[in-house]
Amino acid sequence: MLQTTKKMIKMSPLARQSLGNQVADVLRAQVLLGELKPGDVIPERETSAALGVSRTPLREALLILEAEGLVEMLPAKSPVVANPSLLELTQMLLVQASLEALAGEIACVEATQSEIEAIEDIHNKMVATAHDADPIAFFEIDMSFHEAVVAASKNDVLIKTHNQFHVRLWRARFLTAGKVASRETSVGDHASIVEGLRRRDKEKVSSSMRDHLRKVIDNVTAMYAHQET
Amino acid sequence: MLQTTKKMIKMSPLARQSLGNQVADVLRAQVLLGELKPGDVIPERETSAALGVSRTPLREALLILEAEGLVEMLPAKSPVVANPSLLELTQMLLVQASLEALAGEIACVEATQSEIEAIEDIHNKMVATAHDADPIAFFEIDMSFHEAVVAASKNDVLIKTHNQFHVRLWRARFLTAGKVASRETSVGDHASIVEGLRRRDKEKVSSSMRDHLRKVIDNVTAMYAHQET
DNA sequence: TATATGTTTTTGGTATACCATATTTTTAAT
DNA sequence: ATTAAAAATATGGTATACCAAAAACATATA
Repeated sequence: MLQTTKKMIKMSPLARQSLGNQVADVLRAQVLLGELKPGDVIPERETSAALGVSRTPLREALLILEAEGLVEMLPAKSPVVANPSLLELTQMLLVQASLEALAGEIACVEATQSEIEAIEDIHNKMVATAHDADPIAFFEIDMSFHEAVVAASKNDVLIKTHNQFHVRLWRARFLTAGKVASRETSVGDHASIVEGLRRRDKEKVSSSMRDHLRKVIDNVTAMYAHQET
Repeated sequence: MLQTTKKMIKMSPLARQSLGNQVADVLRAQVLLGELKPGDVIPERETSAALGVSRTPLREALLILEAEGLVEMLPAKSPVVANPSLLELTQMLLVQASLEALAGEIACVEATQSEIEAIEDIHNKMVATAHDADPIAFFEIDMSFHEAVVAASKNDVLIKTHNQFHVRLWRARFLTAGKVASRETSVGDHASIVEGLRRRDKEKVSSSMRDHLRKVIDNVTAMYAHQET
């Protein structure tokens, strides 16, 4: 339940956000956590009842998630959690690679020294976790590394655009990152990105980023070929 | 009025789309045509009444346009047509430059010969129109050139993402493209892009694209500095 | 006259009732 | 028993009624 009482909790004016946005946050989290899997349907009445809201804000949330590419709404069909094809995943990763390469280049100019150090810290944490068992922890550190680099560009438009693909790619990347074998390669790739940032070498960072994402594409492709969906 | 009669016109199942989407199309067109200018408010009741629909589909349209970045919705405020700052425009153009550079690179590999010829045709039409009076016609040809290059990449994700920035940047680019002086430079830039595509030279196309967009950024910056908003 | 306060109005946010259509189930006929 | 038609049902799409909060306005007071 999001709101069982009529009276809302007193919030500061800036923090106030519509129920629709709150519902969107809940559903988005469920998709990322795998509680809602690709292909799952989201019937309006049932879902809104389960969340304790009416259909109106639920529909608002669905529209938001549709715009983000996480949900597909077809006429006269229940909304469905997006289930991107390998082709679509590849296309997204190509775009994402360009965005991260751009972010890396800008970061070489715009990032403060402490921001670069923070990125190094994340990288070091990732190195330390590389031989641990927990795949989720490793994956989240991996993702936060990419987020940190993009954030260092300080380009809000770029950050937001990147984040949208980030979310849409989350599940596929999580599934492929599970392969322990790929951890070593990822760590190596990140190391060269970090080195490029430290030297503020735009070309190195840019190409390292692209190379890294190219490997991710290969991993995703391999997984799809293997499970033959 | 979108729908004055209860009964809808019989449509093929695939063509059917919700009223909300139709309204979004109408409002989007109004923004592009300048009938709705940045900063204009879009009160829900008034606007829905004017369009002959209820508030529900109008809100749906507003949510779509908000996701596209064309409209801003703040709590307890009437929705407002987005009025991007110079900083935001610059950030968008930087991202757009990367997207178009990527599209150009892919197009060098993926575009058919006839697609490249079609791009050449657009370019030739632009050359022919360069000394005409009508700024709108020239601008639309200019934009269709960029669209054609991106379309030639055949990467749907890229095409869609590019299109969103395309729409958000439309007005600013239109205003700056008005300067007749910049036509010559634009035509020259396009010429080198076309040449790169013909030779299927990824590096040339990519760098030409970036250079071209960099000039656009300069033009936009100059205009903002001039009118001192 | 200026300011503070209380009231009215306007606005977006939410819930709900209704509608049209697509789907499923039932029933009847061959 | 199979199939076709018809009725029932479930689903998303739309309109509307209602609510709370914010803004605008008016009024009274210093």
